[in-house]
Amino acid sequence: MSPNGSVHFIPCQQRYENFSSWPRSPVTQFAVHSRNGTYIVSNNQGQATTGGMSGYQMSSPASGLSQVMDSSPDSLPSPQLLAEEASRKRELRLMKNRTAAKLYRRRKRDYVLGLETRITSIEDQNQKLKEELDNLKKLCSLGCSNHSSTLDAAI
DNA sequence: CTGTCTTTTCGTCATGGAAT
DNA sequence: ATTCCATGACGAAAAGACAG
Repeated sequence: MSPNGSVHFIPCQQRYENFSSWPRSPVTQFAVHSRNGTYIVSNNQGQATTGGMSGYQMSSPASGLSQVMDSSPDSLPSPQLLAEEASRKRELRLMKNRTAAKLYRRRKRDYVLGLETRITSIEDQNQKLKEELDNLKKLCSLGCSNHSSTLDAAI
């Protein structure tokens, strides 16, 4: 969605080729604001516009209506039939979108959870490396002092 | 316990881009 | 051109936290 026309989106399918990198859109930013830090909301979009028909809702002479027409080839479909068809299509669309939204949210949750796990793991690894570095520094300083005393004796 | 405020969850709408 | 899908935005309801 880009009401101002300035937002560049990654194609949907491309986004799922490698879900470990979701979201790929460069303009997408999220804010964590739950107690356990797992809920996110987008903050990169403008307000949703109101009014008008969405493309999703757009009626088409080629799909549902044609089915209704097919059922009575000799006459125009009755208003009741048209209404039933529209209602059926709406229910189907709502159901599909409901499912899509659930799926999308699950993916988003999993993605954030995965990131959090990765952060924990990297922090852990970082801590271990720091400790290892400290030990090596100690070892080195010991070795260096031994080495210098040997040199002193030789001189 | 109850009222109030905050956070989370869910369904729906609007929209852009891809597919047909 | 139309349909389909993914996704951000929004509002309502549910759930949780907390002071009095």
